[in-house]
Order: sequence, then structure tokens, then C-alpha cells
Amino acid sequence: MEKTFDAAAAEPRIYAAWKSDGAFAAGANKSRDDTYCIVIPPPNVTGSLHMGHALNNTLQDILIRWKRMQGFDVLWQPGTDHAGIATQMVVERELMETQQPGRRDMGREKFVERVWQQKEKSEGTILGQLERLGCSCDWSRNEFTMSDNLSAAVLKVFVELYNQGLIFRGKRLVNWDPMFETAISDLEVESTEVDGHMWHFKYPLAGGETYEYVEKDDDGTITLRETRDYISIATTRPETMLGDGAVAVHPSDERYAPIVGQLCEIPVGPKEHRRLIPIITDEYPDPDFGSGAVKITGAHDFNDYGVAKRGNIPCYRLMDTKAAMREDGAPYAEDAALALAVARGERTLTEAEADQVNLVPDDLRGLDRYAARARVIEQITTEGLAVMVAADHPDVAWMKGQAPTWDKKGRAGLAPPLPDDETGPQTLPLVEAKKIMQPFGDRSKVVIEPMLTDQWFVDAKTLAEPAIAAVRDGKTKFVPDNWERVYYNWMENIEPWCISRQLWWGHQVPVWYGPEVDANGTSGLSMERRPFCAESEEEAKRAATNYYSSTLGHDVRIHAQNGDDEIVEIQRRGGTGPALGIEGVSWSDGKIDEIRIIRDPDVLDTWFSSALWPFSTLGWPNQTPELARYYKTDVLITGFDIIFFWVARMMMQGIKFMDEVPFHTVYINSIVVDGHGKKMSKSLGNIIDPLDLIDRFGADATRFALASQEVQARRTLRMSDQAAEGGQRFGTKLWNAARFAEINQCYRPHDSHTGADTQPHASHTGAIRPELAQHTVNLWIMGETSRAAAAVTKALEDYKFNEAATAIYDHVWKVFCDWYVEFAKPLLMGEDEAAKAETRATMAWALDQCLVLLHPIMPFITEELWATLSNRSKALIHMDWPDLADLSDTAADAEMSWVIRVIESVRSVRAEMNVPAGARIPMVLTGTGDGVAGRLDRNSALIERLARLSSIEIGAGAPEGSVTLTLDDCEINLPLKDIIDIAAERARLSKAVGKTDKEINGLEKKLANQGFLAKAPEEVVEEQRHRLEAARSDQARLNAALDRLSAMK
RNA sequence: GGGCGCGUAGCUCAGUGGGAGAGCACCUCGUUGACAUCGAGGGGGUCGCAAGUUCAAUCCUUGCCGCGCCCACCA
Repeated sequence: MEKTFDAAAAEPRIYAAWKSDGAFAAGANKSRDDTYCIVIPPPNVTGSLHMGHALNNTLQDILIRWKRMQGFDVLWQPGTDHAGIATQMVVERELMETQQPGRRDMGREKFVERVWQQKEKSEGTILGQLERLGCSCDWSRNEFTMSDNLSAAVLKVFVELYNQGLIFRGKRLVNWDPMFETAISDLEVESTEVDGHMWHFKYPLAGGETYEYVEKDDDGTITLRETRDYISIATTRPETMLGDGAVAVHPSDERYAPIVGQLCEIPVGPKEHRRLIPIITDEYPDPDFGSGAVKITGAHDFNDYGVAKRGNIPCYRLMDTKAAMREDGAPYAEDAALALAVARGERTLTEAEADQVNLVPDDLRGLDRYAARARVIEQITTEGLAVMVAADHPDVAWMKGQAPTWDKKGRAGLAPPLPDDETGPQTLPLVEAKKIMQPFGDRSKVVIEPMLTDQWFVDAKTLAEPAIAAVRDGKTKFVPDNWERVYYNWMENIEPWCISRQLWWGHQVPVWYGPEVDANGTSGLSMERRPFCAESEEEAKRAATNYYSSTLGHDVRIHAQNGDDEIVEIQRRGGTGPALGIEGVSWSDGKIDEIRIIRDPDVLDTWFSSALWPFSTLGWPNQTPELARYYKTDVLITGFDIIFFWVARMMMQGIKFMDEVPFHTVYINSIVVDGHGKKMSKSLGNIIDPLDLIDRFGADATRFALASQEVQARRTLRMSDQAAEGGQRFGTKLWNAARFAEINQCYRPHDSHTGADTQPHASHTGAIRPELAQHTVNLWIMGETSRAAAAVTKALEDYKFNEAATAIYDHVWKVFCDWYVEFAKPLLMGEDEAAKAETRATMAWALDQCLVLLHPIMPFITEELWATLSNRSKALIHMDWPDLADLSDTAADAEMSWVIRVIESVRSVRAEMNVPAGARIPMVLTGTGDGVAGRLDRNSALIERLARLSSIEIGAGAPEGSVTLTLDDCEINLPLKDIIDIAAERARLSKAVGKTDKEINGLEKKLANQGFLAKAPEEVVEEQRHRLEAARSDQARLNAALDRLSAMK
């Protein structure tokens, strides 16, 4: 054998061998009927895998390998996720960086083709990384969320939910990403606290009306009384004033009671077309915040939207898809007049009509929202309608002579000084500097704009109910279970899930629109759209044919066509226009004979397809044998960050379409951070690349480092080179133990009849059955091994990966290497052939068990050693997991732990007394109890060797000049007359006496406590008595040793 | 505002209602026939603070302090 394990060379070779042997295939090595299935959390095809993936997949592989060895019919289903918005972004960025034509220049088809190339590239990288890590996925079943079958599953689910009314389309306020120009779901919004400002403006009352404005403190004392001709409004978003539909105050707010129902003027826009809006009441405004009055902009604020809905206030959209001020529609004057008529109650608008109204003044049209904000503020201030306060007012952020301005991200900065006289202004507009929570797109990192648009939604509330119940009933358990609360909290407050995205990369919505047939219309067709939801174009056409021929009373030909951006625009605006189908209608002989239906160009949220992963990858909607066999799957291992995105949605869809939860256990793994506890990020430059770690330390070392640090309920796992080095050292230690075994010809006896590797507890050869073993050390290691096996198994059953790793680590290093190998040496090098054979067989067996137990965590080195050490009928990956009875031999355990104590005691005192490491010294045991002689007889060679003794005797008394150590059943005397430092020895003994003193005191006190004696369990009391006795005896003997020392001089 | 996690050796972290642990780092010694990616030995902790429950608290309860994260609509 080589001196060390060359991971870089061996790991790929071993992996290739497994692969070519079909070792990962579903059902490989199964010896029982039960299945064990894990579906991989499909990595995004955006790039490569990070440390979090390495952890996640290591944990999955550990469970998979363990269960496979246990004989389960195992399937680890691999695959990748198309990751809609993220992947589209990667490609768009790359196009930009390489100065290629952008998405819109390329056109949808070409662009999507380009994204497929990205998918191929990234998928190759990812699969390669998983292989390097040693993942034993069934690669023959590799899947992709946009493969034919998975896309078919998506279509079927969409259509079924649509037909059941669980998917619907509606105009709602959604989170809009102005960079990607798409709607996103609530979950894709990250709120971040930023420095913001709050402006206070005056909305003059219509017709110059005035009222008594009275402010009171908490005691009801009047603190301010003045006549006002305005209502004061505080806002962080002045540009949205243009779309205000009302001003709301709390119904109980006495300050504004006199003017509720009146109209006030929005103080911006061309004077001749100033708009009036009503002052209404709503529960939403908090009288104690700001001025207590809130401007209501239903189309650009989620709260305002709610108020607007309740109060039947129109929602006027101000911005386009890039969050620039609208340029479309009628001239401002026309629409402002229309809005004014609405405010006066002279007419009403439908939602769609309101959306057509463009209330952006002509001079602001086309401006970015932040540029528009600056202009609005400037105009209002210039006009004197800002609330003014003394220049030294504490809330004034608009510092003397300077005005706030805005960068692209909406953050305030400072503008050049305003013109001013020499003394400076006495009053300034009130602008409060304020921390505000600003929503950002999680991918684009730009400020999200609430936008009123038509989108597709899933009725998540309905689907969530059984998914909540499933966890409540224990059908699915979270490990650790505190995540269940997080799950409930979200699921119980779930909102409709916005699933449509105005992107190109994804599953296109399977809905085609044609013109609605007017119920009694003479024209036959209306401008409204009629959706046809179907799994294919053919079916959509069939549905359309049926619809039109039955409603129009004659046959029509249907053409289908894909939607394009122009149509998207129209859809977003609410829906009417020539492109929606009327244009595609042709007439002949006064009758409609051809109608074109147009497919919705939107695609679905990427999580819509991921939600189906546990059953779509198994073949659904086809009723495949795999689906029947492996669903429900067993465990899902994932990070807490996608409990909402993914886990919850898999629960919903799994129950809905399979009538069964997708998995019985959800294990939530840690988040990998760097060695300093910092989140790994590109900007911090602290990313640890798993491939780099694998290159430098090996996959086994990386896996061990991850597994040994994966602790339940701990949120973060610190990964560092140091941790990987630890894993590597462990591998080397094991490697060298195996070298020792090989050098000493510790081979497994081979059963020539069955060809099977023999197990000691079921051996046909007889050589190593524990009941036939003669030698205590061999009996002992069997017991240790069986206990280690039980510990590892228990840890894995409980998903305690760190405990599994620690259990096998300690067993290999501290038991097998530190003691058993040393204990075995005298036997292996002795003359007793029978003892030699027994020890060789036992060591071979014990080492094999180590390899088996370690294999799930460190598969490569264990497989390599397995093949190296003996001729095997099977690769280790397919060996049986030990199901050992407890092989403990009480007498052997007691004896070996006594031997270990003796050796450790001698070693300790030698080091303390500075006995040269090479010097062999004699040992005399005194005060020996029962059995010591026998133990000594059987183990003196071991003790002499490991404690470096020249001789061992049992004596009547301690030789003069001895160093004395106390064990419970004897004293160890080391005659060190020549080298002993009396003072040092006295100090050592005194320290030991002091220690026993402390213990005796504590125990005596405890045993004198009546409460303790009366209430503590009998065995605890007994144990304390025992300990007291031992401590007293110990102390007596130490004192005796001290006396001898004094006598020595 | 609500929820969660964490404060144990210099560092990173396990752990337990009844005698404080590991890895790394540090100190001393060591080329003993598997291994210097090693071996032997050692130093080092009021288990965040306070109160309570208990015969007994590092562990359970409560409060406080500190750190981190998640969710949430205060204009």
C-alpha cells in the first residue's frame, strides 16, 4: 500500500467504477421490499454549486448510501431547475458584458435558444460537481424542470387548477420589478432599511374653505388652535401624489372631522387643471403618525390599495413597466378633467377605465420615478405649499441652503445650495430624515414598484389547508421541529400566489385568448377577451371552435398564434385593443369565418414547476411504476430559506395531485458560512468553492468536515480550510491503520462455499466467533465495534449527522487506532499461531466494520481500502450495513478499561516526573484487590510495552523512593529513587490530596442532606456513597505515600 | 411589532437535572517495527447576568444583557 491516500487520483477512478457498475441505479443492492427515496433539491442552472449545495448533497448522499447498505430499494432522484428569472438574468448579463445584442433585439425565440445553451453548460458543471463530491444519484433518471415530461406535468396541473377555479386571472396590485419588467411574488421581495425622507405638504381645501384645526395633548389640553385652509399630508413618495384618489383620516380623528366629505386639491400639476379629491375616513390611518392624514394612491401602495377598494376610490396607474412616468394615453388635461369629474361624483370609472387614465402632467411624462419626485417637490415648494418650520426645527433634514436629491435607487443625497440671502432662510420646508423599509427585487436589487396589472394567481389559501393539516397530523415532520411553527405561520396567513411572469424563460401560460362573444351583441363579438385554457394548441383550438360555433351559430376556423410584447403591453393595461383578436377576425358573406386566438406570452413562476418535483420526476402525469413505487418519497433535505418558496408548495401540490404528502420528513440543514461566521458572498470575497476544497483536501475530507459540523437546530455551519484539514487527517489515520492491518496480514477469512464475506456473529469458519475468541483484546474490540455501530446507526436514524461522524471518528481513532492496534501488536508479533490467527481475523473484521460505518460519510477512501485489504465479492457501496447484536463482553470490557487506566496513569506520572521517554522502569503493584493478579497475568506484556516498563511485580509494600498512584483496586508504585524529585512528588501528591479533599467534602455534605437522602433516587444515593468511599480510600493511600516520602528524606 | 436561534476552554463548537467535553491553537517530551497529516503528557472554563422551581441547575422556568436571523403595510 502507498503511504498515503491520493484522493485526487483515486476519487475520480472510484467514482467511475461505481458508475459503470450501475451502483447508483434505483434498486441497486436491494434486499428488501421497502423503498427509500430522496429527490434532490434541483440546483439552478445559473452557474455552479456553492458550499451550501455541498452540505445539502453530502447529507443526502450519507442517508442514501446508508439506506442502500441497509438493503432498501433506494432512489436518489437528481435534476436541475430552470430557475426562470435568475437564469434569464445570467444570460442577459452575459450578453451585455460581451456586447452582444440584448434580449429584445434577439427576439424571444433566439433568446430562449441562447438560454438553453446556458442550461446545457451549467447543468454539465453542476453534475460534474456532484460527481466530484461523490453523490450517488441515479443519473439515468436525471431530470430538468423544462424537460418534455415535466413541462407536460406543469400544463396538466395548470389546466386542472384552472378548471377547478384554483387558478384565476385578475387585475391586482402586485410587486413589479422595473428592471426585469415583470411581476414577482411576495417572496421574491426583500425589504431593506434605507435612509429616506418624509415630506409634509399642504393640500388646500376646495373653494378656499377653512376650518378650525385643534390639536390636543394626551390630557385633552389644547396645544394648538388655528384656522386652516388646507390639510397636511406626510409622504415618503411625493411623485405618487399625481395618482392620489383621496385623502383618508381615521374616523375618530377629531382634528379633521369638520372637513371629512369635503374636497381638497392635489398641490401639483398645471394650475388650470388641478385635481380635487375627497377627504374620506378609513380605519387605516394612524392619528398619531405624521399628520394623521394619508394620501391614497391605490395603484402604487399596498395599503392604499386596500383603502381604495373599501372606499371605492379609483386607482390611477402612473408608471410604465420600467417605472418611468407614463407617456401613453390622452393628454393630461383630458384625463385630469375626467378624474375631477369622478372626484365630484359626476361619473364613475370601471377598473379598466381608471387604468387608462394617465394623470401624469405633460412635463413629467417619461421621467424616471425619482426624477419625477424631485420635480414634484420642487414645484410644490416653489409654490409655497410645503409645510414650513423654523430653520432649527429638529426634524428638518433639508439643511440650510441645501435640498435633497435622489440617485437611481431612490436614496437621498444632497443637491447644490439653493439661492439664499446672506442671513439664510428663517423657515424651511419640513423634511424628516427617516429610516424606511424599502422593497427590493431579490434578483435585480432594484426598488420594487407596486403596480396594478393583470396577472395569474393560484388560490393558495385553499391548497394550503390540507397542507397545514398534514403537518399538524404528523404526516410530514420537520427536523428540527421548530421549523413547523415557521411553516404554520406562513401557511396560515398565505396570500394568493402570483404565478405569471413577464419573462421569456419558463413554461408559457397555457391560455389562448379570443374575442368574447357579446351575449346579445349585434356585432357578434366584443372587445373583451375570452380565455381558452388547454394543455396544447390543438386542444385550445378545439375549445375555441366549440365555443364560437355554438355561440355564433355557425362554424368558424380557428388560428392560433403566440403572443408578443405588444400584446403584453395591452394586457398589462387591462385589456382591450385591436391586438386581442378582433384584428384576427375575418368575415365572409357577412359572417365571421376565421378567428385568431393568441397565446398568453407570460411564463410561470419557476417554483410552479419545482412544486411538482417529487412526482413529476417520477413520471407523473403518466402512471409509471416508479411513481407507484417511490411516491411518497421519504426525506427532503433543504435549507430553511426555501421552506416557503418550495417546501410549502410541494406540500400543497403533492397533496392536491397525488392525494398524499410528498415526504414524511423535511430535514432543514444549516446555512454554510465562512470561518468567521460571515455569509459567503461575492462582494465580501469570502466564498469557499467546494471544488477547490475537494481539489486540495479530497471529497471525503470535505464531506467529513461538513457532516461532523452539521448540528440540528444550529443555523449556521462554519466552513474553513482547517475543518477540511481535520477530515483529511482522519482519512490518513484510517489509511495508516489499514496499512498496519495489511502488513500484518489481517485478511478476512473467505467463505469458499458461498463466496460471501463472513460475519463474525454468523461465521461458518468458526475462527472469529466471539464466543470462540480466546483473547480479551479481541473480545473487547468486538464489543466496542458493536457499540460504535449502534451509535452511528442511532445517530443517522435521528438525523444527527454530527453525532454519527463523531461516533465513527472516536471509534476509529481513539479506540481502534490508539488502543486496539497497540493491544494487538504483541499477539500479532508473538509465537502463538492460534492467537495470531484469531487476532488477524478479528482485526480484519473490526477494520471492515469501520469502513462500512464510515462509508456513507467518506465513501472514496473506504471503498479504496475495502478493495485493497481483501478479495471481495462485492464493492463496499453494496455491503450490508451492520446489524450487530450487542457483542459486549462485560469481563473483557472491565479488564481492558483497567489496563488502559494503568497505562494512562503510568504515562501521566512519567511525563510529570520527567522520566525520559525511552527509559524503561519497573512497576510494583500493592494493595491489590481480587482479580488483579489474573488481569496482570493476561496483560502484563501489553502494559509493559505501552507504559514502557522494565518489569511488573505484585509486592507487599511500596519500594522505598516510589512514586505512588492510586487506582480503585490497587496502588501503582514506580521506584524512581534515582531520578525522583522529592519536592515535585510531594507537590503532586498534595495536589491530588487536595482534589480528593474537595470531592470528599462535597459528597459528605450531600450525603448529610436529609432531603437528598429522602428524595433522590436510591441508585443516585448509592452512587454518591460509592464515590465517597473511593475518594476516602484514595486519599488515605495518597497520604500514606506522602508519609513514606517524608520518611525518605 | 411578532417569531426563531445563539451566548460553555484562546478560537470554533458539542453536551447533560446528580462526577464540565471535542477539534484547532498553545506548552513539554518523543525518529518505539501503521501513521510526524503522528505519538505521549499538560495548562486553560464563576457553562452571559439575576431570580425562581428542585434534595440537587451549565441543563428546567421567568426576567435582563449581548449577538445573529426570519416575518410584518405604519403614510
